[in-house]
Amino acid sequence: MKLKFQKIERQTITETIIDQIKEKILQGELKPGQQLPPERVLAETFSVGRTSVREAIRALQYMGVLEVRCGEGTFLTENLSLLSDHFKASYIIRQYSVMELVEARKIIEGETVYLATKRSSKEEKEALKQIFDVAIRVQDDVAAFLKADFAFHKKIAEMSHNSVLQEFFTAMRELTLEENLEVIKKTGQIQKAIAFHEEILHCILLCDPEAARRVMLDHLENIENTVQELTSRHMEQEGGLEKTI
Amino acid sequence: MKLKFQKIERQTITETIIDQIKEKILQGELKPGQQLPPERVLAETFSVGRTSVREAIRALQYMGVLEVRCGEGTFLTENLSLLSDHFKASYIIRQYSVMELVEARKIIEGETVYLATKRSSKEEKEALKQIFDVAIRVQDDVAAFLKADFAFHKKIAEMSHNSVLQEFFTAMRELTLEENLEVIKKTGQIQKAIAFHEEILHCILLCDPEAARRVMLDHLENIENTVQELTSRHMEQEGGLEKTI
DNA sequence: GGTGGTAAGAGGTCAGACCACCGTGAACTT
DNA sequence: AAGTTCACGGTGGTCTGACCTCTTACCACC
Repeated sequence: MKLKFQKIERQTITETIIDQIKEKILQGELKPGQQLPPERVLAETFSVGRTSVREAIRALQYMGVLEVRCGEGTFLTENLSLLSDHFKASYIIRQYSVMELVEARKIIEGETVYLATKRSSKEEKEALKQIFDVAIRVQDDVAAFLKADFAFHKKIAEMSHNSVLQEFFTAMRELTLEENLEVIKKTGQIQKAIAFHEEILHCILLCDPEAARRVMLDHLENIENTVQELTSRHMEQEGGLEKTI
Repeated sequence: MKLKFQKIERQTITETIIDQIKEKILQGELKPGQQLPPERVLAETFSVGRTSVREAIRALQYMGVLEVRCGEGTFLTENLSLLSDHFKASYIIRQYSVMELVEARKIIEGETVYLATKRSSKEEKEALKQIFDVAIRVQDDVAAFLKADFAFHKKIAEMSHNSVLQEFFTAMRELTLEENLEVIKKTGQIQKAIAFHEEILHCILLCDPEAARRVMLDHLENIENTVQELTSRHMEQEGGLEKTI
């Protein structure tokens, strides 16, 4: 007879604490933005050393759940964009190429704009227009425009009313920020971007999801091409090194 | 005149260490699976306390970069699926609904199968067929079939030759595992899944990307509908609680 | 009503100690 | 000679208590 035993799983104190804090959050006892008890108090509450508490906090911090402000205290993160941070971390080893990212963006954003057109409320559409107007106003300031550009795309992602897609969008966009800066610096790109945005906005306001998607794809293909140009130029300069983020 | 000073940003020792380890990994000095020096040695190397090193390691551990084995040592993670782990973590607070996830899967997988059909090599297609055959062989074992099902979709994601989409796929799929189990348990669902898979495989082998996408969407819509059925049934049972993962 | 100092309380860091766990190899048994 | 046992050294896990820096709030001062 073969005895089957379950593998004993040791749980470190740190893990236990992490789980307990997670639990508290899940049960709604801790709300976003709320302050946690100080480390020393927590340590005493759990009857463990401060080290263990600190390591648990550190883990949750880098998971994006907690926010630690030196001298002030530890807080539950206000607006969580957990995925994106760790997507950024993941590129440490698996270096996504720019082209892969742009391709993924086409797929995600083509769909978010489609859904956004179909699902968003009048108020949301109005808010999107506001963001577009801001972008126009700051078009001479590259940094400010980039920010407004980001806000525009992000708003569309929100308007899709699908938080999974939102997370994916944020994750990708943060990784392509540098590239975007380069792209946008190219002469005429800001004007082109504005034109595309205007058309996208137009399609959304007219409730034409298909057209919105088409224009968004054009927009991103334009970016794709520019990235490709820049990349090949870099490769010439740098002797054929593959360009990754 | 308005004096403009730059904001001084402090970096904690822990952060510095994290950056240094990241750097080492990026530069290829540390390879996946490789063992790091013991904590005490690292502490001495950096001329810092062991606490700081430990917190850095803990952070990297929960980011999925390092693997810590008690009594053995610290290692660079072998096969990294960083994104997915933290996507899972993210649901702690932002509880994605099942429907959102399925919708996102439709978008991602519709595209991966399209790209896979266009880009994959003969060998990859052959490998996919192997996986399909395995699934048929184990169709009476729910757990085994679920695994094979997962492998099938995962292989397709790989065949898209876009690692960003792969990460997204893995992240979502792991979150929907439970649901998938429920879906697959429903009578006839395994047969349906096999039929869909067969058709998808057929389209891929025939190099018809459009058809492949269409069938994949059908497949996922079938899942979507089943989930919806199960959900509404749950809601009746549980008194109208919203069903989230 | 500002200004600047100060004290309390938070997180950040350190050193040293001890415990739990794992792999190894020496010593032992067969 | 081959297999078994077990003590040891190295590794991570934890605790303590001390000291540092940072932030805030309060208060005396001008």
